Amino acid sequence: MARAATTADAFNAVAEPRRREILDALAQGERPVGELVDLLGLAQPHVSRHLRVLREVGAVVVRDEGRQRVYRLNPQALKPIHDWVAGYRHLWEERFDLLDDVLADLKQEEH
Amino acid sequence: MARAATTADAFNAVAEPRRREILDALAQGERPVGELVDLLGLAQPHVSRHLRVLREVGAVVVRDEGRQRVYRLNPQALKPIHDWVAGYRHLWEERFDLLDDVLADLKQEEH
DNA sequence: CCAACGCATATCCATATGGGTATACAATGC
DNA sequence: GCATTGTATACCCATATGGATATGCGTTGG
Repeated sequence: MARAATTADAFNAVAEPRRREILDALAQGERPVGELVDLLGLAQPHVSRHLRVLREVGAVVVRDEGRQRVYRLNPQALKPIHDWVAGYRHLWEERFDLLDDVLADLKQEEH
Repeated sequence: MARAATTADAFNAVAEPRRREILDALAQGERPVGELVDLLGLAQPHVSRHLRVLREVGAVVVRDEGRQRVYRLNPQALKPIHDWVAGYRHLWEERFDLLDDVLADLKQEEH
């Protein structure tokens, strides 16, 4: 079996830096494909492909506007990622907690 | 150019579900390879490869203990992911903020 | 010193990625 | 109706993935 498809889930879709850039751009507001092409400096077919992946994992939604296709962010699709990493947050912040403890102890000893 | 290497960064490394399982297991405490093999029900070489990827992105560190190799989680490596998704959090929670606003307005009108 | 154990690495395979380029298609303007 | 604009899709290619299996190698035990 090869690597999981990029469309398998948000984790895989978002592993590609360009797709994160697209999402970052859409976080500011919806945009037609052409604008994203200019913003990212990528070939139009390439941007369309990335958008397809993002659509398939539900990270964006499209709307037809004349001959343009306006893409909008659907942030909820990123929640699973947030929920997963958030579980680790206290672990990398632990060292600060420890530092706090040490400082508290030192303060205690002063008295 | 093919897809970015899984070892390119934490985003790519963590896109693989099995590797997330490994991290989840290590979040409970350090473990030798054999234990992870049992926990995940994967072939040993496969687990070793996943651990290699996780090592290369700095998500885990190894320690030699006799003929065992004990792996430990290095949560800081996940921080970039957290930092990125955290920026979107307010967007999927916006609807609750809006609800809050509505409720506040209703309360106002009561008076 | 040799056997067994614990892991890492090498190899083979099927798959699909992302890039590039060409092309198809729908909507608008003349 | 036809040309143009805005996007999507179809191909071709190089690459490296994850699974499976075999094997290398250091450590411990008898």
